[in-house]
Amino acid sequence: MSTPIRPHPPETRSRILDAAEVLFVEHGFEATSMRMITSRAGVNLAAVNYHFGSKDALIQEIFRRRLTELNRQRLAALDKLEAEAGGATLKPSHIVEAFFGTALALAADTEHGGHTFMRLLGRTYTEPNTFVRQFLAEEYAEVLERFLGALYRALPDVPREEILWRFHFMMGAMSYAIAGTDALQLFAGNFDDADPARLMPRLMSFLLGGLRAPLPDHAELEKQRRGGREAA
Amino acid sequence: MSTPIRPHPPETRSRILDAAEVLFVEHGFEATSMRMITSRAGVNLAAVNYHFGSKDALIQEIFRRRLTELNRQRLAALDKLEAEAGGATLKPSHIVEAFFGTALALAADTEHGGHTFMRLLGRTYTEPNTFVRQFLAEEYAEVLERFLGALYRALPDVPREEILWRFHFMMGAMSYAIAGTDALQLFAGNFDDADPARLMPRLMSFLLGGLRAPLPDHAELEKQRRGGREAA
DNA sequence: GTCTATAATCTGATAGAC
DNA sequence: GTCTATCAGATTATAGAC
Repeated sequence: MSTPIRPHPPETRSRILDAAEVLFVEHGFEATSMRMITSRAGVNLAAVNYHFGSKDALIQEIFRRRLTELNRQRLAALDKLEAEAGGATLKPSHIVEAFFGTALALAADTEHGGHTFMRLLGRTYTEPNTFVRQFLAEEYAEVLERFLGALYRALPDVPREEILWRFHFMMGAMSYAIAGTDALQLFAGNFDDADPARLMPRLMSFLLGGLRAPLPDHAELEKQRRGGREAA
Repeated sequence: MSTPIRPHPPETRSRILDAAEVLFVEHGFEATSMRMITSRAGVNLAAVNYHFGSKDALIQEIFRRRLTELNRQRLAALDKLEAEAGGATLKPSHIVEAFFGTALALAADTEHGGHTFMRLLGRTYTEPNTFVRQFLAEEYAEVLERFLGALYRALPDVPREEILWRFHFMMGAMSYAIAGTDALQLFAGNFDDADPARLMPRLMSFLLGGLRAPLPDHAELEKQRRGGREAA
């Protein structure tokens, strides 16, 4: 039988992935050349094409290896919540924590590139019409369906479109939260508390406040029209 | 005397700016070549260097012409609020509307490229270490000082760092809100309400809910330590 | 698997005629 | 101000030796 764990893993692959991740978040996809990547990784220029086929395939692999694991954790967290609830409706705060807390935990990992990747992900999410967008949509499909469904059930009085928008707003806040430690410094000289351990409760308070905010007028009207019992 | 208004304005300049704005938001700065810009603008390849000097100078000019006007409107809105209040403390919701409402109004302008630019701005804000970041910091310095100061006075019980973070989160939510009409479609097939007129109240409710959310534990403790009168 | 050398293309910028 | 032609350099990707 072949050994399932190789004694000398092909570290060239992961060296390239790690180097590319850092360079992509620093300079963007297009501005990062193969030469920059291979030079930083300490491997030969031709190694990227040998191991991944092309620059685009390398980009895809960067997202695939991280997102598969992140979304697996998210689904596991949601599974756990639903098992504990045993059929009862979940609390919105728990759903939000399962989705965004997992991501923030990854972003707090500065040792193994989790922080780097989450910055990259947050930026890519609203980025140009690259092939990455299509790829992200596929990777996120199942997770979003599960979490949005859970929120719809947890907040039956809130119009679904309102939940969808607020979920989107929350992703924006999270994206800036993760990028923020660097970005805030720029125009806030008096900014001195970038402790990542405090970021989690900070962001969670904000997200839940936004999610549970009073509905805007037109949504409030729609809610009543659907049979809510708010004061006339 | 020379005529202050030219009968035949040099529209080449603005044609280049408009074309570049669209291409930059679609493909990013690096992936957009001079040839793409001049081709779309219908001008000669050499025109960019003649009118702006370099590609980087063109990028700066794109931000300058829009940001100067946007921030002028923001400061005017804040001036008006303070004049009406006559020394009294402003309402947080009014401050937020003056800052984010102005931006959202520009983003609602799809006719003259306002929407395009605001998408570009939202992305650039968390982007690589380009020269644009430094430029943004300078353009934003005065506006941020004024608006943050107003929020500090409007919310004296909230630690300033907490306000700073929440302001940052709000910018993230707005950025995604503006980009969202396109981004949401990707993984939300059931999404059919992209009416920009409804985006404003949607976002404002969310932002204010987040801004006024209960403070996270450590911030709550700090508030009490500073002399707040919350229950022990 | 790793390397060198190179093909084929694209880039920003400029010189100089009009 | 606009145009053509072109420079000098960088880009991805690959062919082929080791």
